[in-house]
Order: sequence, then structure tokens, then C-alpha cells
Amino acid sequence: MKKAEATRLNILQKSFEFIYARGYQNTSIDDILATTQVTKGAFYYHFKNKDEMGLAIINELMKPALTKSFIEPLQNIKNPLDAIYNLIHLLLMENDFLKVEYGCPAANFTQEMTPWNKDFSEALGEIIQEWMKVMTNVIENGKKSGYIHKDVKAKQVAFFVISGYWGIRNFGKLENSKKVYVPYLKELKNYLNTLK
Amino acid sequence: MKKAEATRLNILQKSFEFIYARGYQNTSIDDILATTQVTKGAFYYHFKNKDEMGLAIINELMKPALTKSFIEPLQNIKNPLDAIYNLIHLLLMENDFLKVEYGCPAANFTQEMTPWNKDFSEALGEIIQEWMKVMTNVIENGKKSGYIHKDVKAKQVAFFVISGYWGIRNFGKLENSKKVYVPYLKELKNYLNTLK
DNA sequence: TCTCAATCCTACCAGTTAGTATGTTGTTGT
DNA sequence: ACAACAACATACTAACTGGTAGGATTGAGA
Repeated sequence: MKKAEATRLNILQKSFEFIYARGYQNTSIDDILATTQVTKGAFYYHFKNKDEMGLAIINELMKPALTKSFIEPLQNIKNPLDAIYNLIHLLLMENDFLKVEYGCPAANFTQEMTPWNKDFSEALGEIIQEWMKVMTNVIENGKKSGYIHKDVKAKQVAFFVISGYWGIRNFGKLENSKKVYVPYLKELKNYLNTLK
Repeated sequence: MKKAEATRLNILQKSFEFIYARGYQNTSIDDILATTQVTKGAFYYHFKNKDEMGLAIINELMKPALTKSFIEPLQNIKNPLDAIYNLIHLLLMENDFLKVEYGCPAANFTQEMTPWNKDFSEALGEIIQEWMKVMTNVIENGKKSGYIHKDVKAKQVAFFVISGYWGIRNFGKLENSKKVYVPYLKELKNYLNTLK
């Protein structure tokens, strides 16, 4: 059971990197086989077809990664506005798993596969809903603890922040430079300060 | 000269719709030929290859469309904050050329082709830079006319607003519903009001 | 009306795609 | 030690991909 699991995981990880860099449709199974040194028979032993592998990437790799990088930094914090800013700063400027030239994996997947693959959309939707939920909670708690003004609508803010994050990721991709992140982050800080 | 031009334009328009809905890589030349009723010979008479057609779509269709729908509404206006809000509202809620389920054509193209096709990136970059420039000017003028606080950094705001627009387009695509646009627009209005 | 280039058409090709059929090898429990 | 199944390997296919070769048709100017 051990080695087979390793083979499967290897396929998922290498495939993710390929897809993150080049897109799902533009990553062929032969590409994956070449980098993993896995044969076609082995691939189709582990996955019924390409889409099942794509779904496994979302559920088994991206979902845990989101929890670790996008959600944990929002937990056990004092000042929610600082926490949100620090999280976005961390994701944009310091996380070296996410590459500026390739954008946001979840956003890429969404843009490429929605609305043509319902399973993908649903799996991605769950991931994003999770982030939304946690961020909304953080803001609500901030209202209770006085860090955030009571009139602030938590869900609206969460939508606004996450949209901005997705958009600036696309901007960075277009310009192929983290330079655009700087003015975005400054304005994000200004915006968050207005919520006090 | 007339009919040939019509053929070319027909190819561009139908191709744009296909690509907007399904992506560039996932739109085959045979797909285009089928819907346009144009033969392969005619296609390759008008375009050296698929990429040249893709570039023509950006430069000859998307660029003018951007000017008309994204830039003109920002010209000859009084209150710049209202103008920006109204523009985004128009684009998200009323423009029936842009479909919620397909997102933003420029963002889609960017995400799919960058960083693999330099020509595409440059052409798309020009389009976005144009929008950025106009929006920055609008904000600067608003500072002079007193509608916007003098401390506001125009370019930062433009980055912030455009990023949000791109992001919420992706959100709409994921949820396949304009519902998500509503909280986003409310918070956009709140944000813009803080710039007074 | 004739010419000739612009425009379009048909048949084809070599490469790539996801997926399958039919095996062989490795491992595990008894 | 051996049966039985998990795990992997090889060779293949049918459909599709972007692109080309070479010929047919059209229309505008002489």
C-alpha cells in the first residue's frame, strides 16, 4: 500500500505544478507521465480519467494547502484588520510556493474550468466558501472586540478583499512582476483602516 | 475588398464569442470554421496562423470595445467617485455583452495566455494600461476639483479598483450568479466614499 | 471581354490527444 | 510456497489538432 500511495501522490504533485504553470487543458497526460516517470497503465490504475485526477488535485492538494496558508493565519489572532493585511501581504510577497507569473491556482482553475465542468466548479466553490466563511467570522469577531466599527458588513468586506486579491494576482501575472503588489497593498491598508 | 473584409470580421467576431465562452486553447480552428461557414483556405488566407487571429481579436475587437465601454463612461463627468461606481455597476449589472458565467474577456485571456505568449501579454497589457491611465487621471482631476481628498494616491486607487473588478468577475463565474456582485458593489461604494 | 490577382475551396498530413486492451510483475496473506 | 490480487508496463487506437499544397472561382480594372 505504501509505494502505490507514493506513486499516486507523485502524480498529483507534479501534475499540480504543470497545471499551475500551464493550465489544465494545456497539460497533457503524456506531459505528466514524462515528468513523473510513471507509465500510462499506472496512471490509469490510479485515476479513472484526467478529470478525476484534476478533482483529486483540488480536493487532496489545494484544499489542505488553502487551510494551511489562507486560513490558519487568520486563527488565534488579536487585531483582525492587521491579520487580514498580514495574510494578504504574506501570500503576495513572501509565499514562495505561489509564483507571481502564474497567478492564483484556484483562480486559474476557476477561470479555465468554469462553467464547463460542474464538479470542478463545486470543489473550487467549497474551497473559496471556506475562506470566505473564516474571513467573515474574523471580521464579525473584530466588531465584537471593538477593533472594527459596528456598521461594517462582514460578508461585504470579505467579498471585497478576496476579489481584490484575485484581481491583483491576475495583474501580477500580466505584468510579470511583484511591483504591482506594492500599490495594491498600500491601498488595501488604507481601506482596512477605514473599517475601524 | 468589401466581402473579404466581411469574411475577416465574421471570423474575428465568432471566434471572440467562442474564445470568451470556452477559452483560447479550447477553441479549435475547426470549431471556428463550423460556425462561420468559412473554409480552412479562406481562414488561412486572412490569418497566418491561429495566434495572429488571436492577436487581431485583442487589437481589433477588444481594444475598441474597451474604449467604448470602459473608458468613455469616465469622460466628461463631474463627480469622479460616482463615475467610477457607475461604470463598475454598468459593467457588472447592465452590460449584456459581458456574461457573468464567462467572466471578463481580458482577464480570461490574461490568465490563459500569460506568460506563455509574449505578444498576447503585451497587447493585453496595453489595453489595461489604457484603462489604468484614464482612471488615474479621473481621480487626479477629482482631487483638483475637490471631489476627492488630496492625500489619496490616484494610481493606488486605480490598481485597487481594477483588481477588485477582475476578482469579482471571477467570483461571479464561480458562483454563476450576479448575486455576488451586489455585496461587492455595496462595499465598493463604501470604499469610494472614504476617498472624499 | 480578357486578365490576373485577390479570395476562397478541397483534400490532405504529421503530430498530439485522452483513453483502452492486454499483458507482466510485485506483494501479501495463508 | 503459492494463489490472488494490487500495481505497473507496453502497444495500440480513433479522434482531433494546427497547418499546407495546389487548384478553382470571383471581381475589378484595362
